[in-house]
Amino acid sequence: MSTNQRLSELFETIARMMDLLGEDSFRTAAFAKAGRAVADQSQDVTTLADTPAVLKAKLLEIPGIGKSMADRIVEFAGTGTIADFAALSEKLPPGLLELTTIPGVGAKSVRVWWQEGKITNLAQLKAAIADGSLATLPRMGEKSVAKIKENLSLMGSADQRTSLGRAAAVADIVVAFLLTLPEVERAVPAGSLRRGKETIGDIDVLVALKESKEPLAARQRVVAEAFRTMPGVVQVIASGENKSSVRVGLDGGSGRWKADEEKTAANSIQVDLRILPNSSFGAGMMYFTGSKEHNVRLRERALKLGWTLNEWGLFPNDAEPTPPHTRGVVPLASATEEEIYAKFGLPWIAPELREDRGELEVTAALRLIEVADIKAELHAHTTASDGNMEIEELASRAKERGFHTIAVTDHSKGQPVAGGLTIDRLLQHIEDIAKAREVVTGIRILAGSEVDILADGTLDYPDDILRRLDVVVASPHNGLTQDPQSATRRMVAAIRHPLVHIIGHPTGRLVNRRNGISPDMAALFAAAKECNTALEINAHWMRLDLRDIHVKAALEAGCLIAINCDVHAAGDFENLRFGVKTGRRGGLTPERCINAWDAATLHGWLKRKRGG
DNA sequence: GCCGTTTTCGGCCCGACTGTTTTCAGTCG
Repeated sequence: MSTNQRLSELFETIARMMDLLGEDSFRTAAFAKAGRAVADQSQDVTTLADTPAVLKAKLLEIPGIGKSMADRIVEFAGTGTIADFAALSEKLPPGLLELTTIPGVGAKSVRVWWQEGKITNLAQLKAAIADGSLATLPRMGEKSVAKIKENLSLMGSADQRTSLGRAAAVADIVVAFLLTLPEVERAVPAGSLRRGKETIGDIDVLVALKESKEPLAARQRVVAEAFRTMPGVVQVIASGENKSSVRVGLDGGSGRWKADEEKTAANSIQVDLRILPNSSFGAGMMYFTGSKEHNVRLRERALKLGWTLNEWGLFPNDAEPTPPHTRGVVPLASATEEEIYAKFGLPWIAPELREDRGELEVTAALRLIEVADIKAELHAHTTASDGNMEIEELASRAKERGFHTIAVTDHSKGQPVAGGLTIDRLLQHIEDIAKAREVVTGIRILAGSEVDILADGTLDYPDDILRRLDVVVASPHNGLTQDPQSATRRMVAAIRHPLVHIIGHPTGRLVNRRNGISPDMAALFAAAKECNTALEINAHWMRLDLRDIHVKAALEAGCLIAINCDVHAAGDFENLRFGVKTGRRGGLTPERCINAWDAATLHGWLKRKRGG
């Protein structure tokens, strides 16, 4: 786990502990916010400067970090912990914190159990459920206890975030089901899925109803009922008129990493459905897309302008206590996201950017990369190593997608388990690729390799072999637990290698499973900029490596980005959407993505990169 | 505790749903 992740979790834990002690909620929120701010940084925040004073000054530049939080980070940099944590631990019985991880149970409930019921851990809670004493505590009753009992089994799985690809597969099924209902006009995924986050807490789906003479409430009920009883639902969490929540079962189905994935992932995921009239669709999409922080920022801005923003629309703020839409107030804007942002003087903001990372400060929208911009796949495997397509099929599939270029990049010899090619086999493979060019025309088939970057930064083939290839993708596969300093030296050496075009999955991390290496990313970006080496966003949803915050920092450093599907099977091309979303989250435009270049530009770059 | 296009003090988003209550608190997103 990276330093930033550890520090971020520490801040969030402190916030939860303060909540349990009933401390001021705004103060508590500041700790949680500091945790998110740290997690959003692409650089290790403890090593931004050599001296504490300079470090503190650098930290103060991060939004959400003030003097007090900066001091705590400096403390963490020196001692590896924050004194507040130990002090709070003294005040709280061990086991209490765990109780807040029960779904539907928050700090206030746990505090009451502790203060009024002397319940301080899971065993005592279970005993209090069994002997009926829990139901006698304030604001507890039969239904609450039954719900807690049911949700105890979800502990650990309910807060486990699901990878983007698995959640997207479920969302696709739910959306397809909803679209079969005659009442439904539109059904779209929102939430973190629409924003393209690498992991998804729950799936949010928004439905707009068709125009009809039937009463709105009646049609909402029909759709909600169908949703709550659709195939795959294992638990109904909430069932209101406007909003329903269920949990649906998750299948395995995660391709190359299936066996390992199933050990850790939740076996069900929450799906929230929000049903709205068409006239509120834009406001509903904004509310349900989030992020929460983006929404809060926008709602604060609305207040300053004399308005109030909710999921029904943007309204004049008349300071009445009841929501404006319930009183028939006419919204200033509500039907589309564009018109609501326009009221704020903002361009439409891409969902991927709505993370409160400064996106509301822009004046003109960037033209972000789109799936349709991608015209080349530069990282693909065949049956020669661990892919399942022959060269010809791979090339045909790429051509079908309208690509002008496909690079065949099988593994190098250091990956014997993945069928890595010995030098003799590689030379034969280059000839096979040449033959395939005569069979499949209308697309440029490049001979390449995904060559291992060895732990010391050297490559798995000698230069005279690499020179025979049209394209070289260099990737780390082994030694992924090495220390940051060694990892930095290793990756910078590969980036500086004159025959390397692209660095594949630069950290080797796997979402929810493996952290990979933690090199000094700024050093990598500086070297990549200097040497004109492209850095890959590996589009497989288990990788998404570079990750979003790295893409942003790489672009700021002036780097080129590649988005590759790392194709092993025909279906892997479909992962492109995840890689593109990750690029968009980092602010990637087509000009900076080598896969979006036309053929002449790309092939010219491949040659010039080597001084040819 | 953070922050400033009215503020260096005094704010800090908004609504749906549930369950325990008869008007609201807790949780969630």
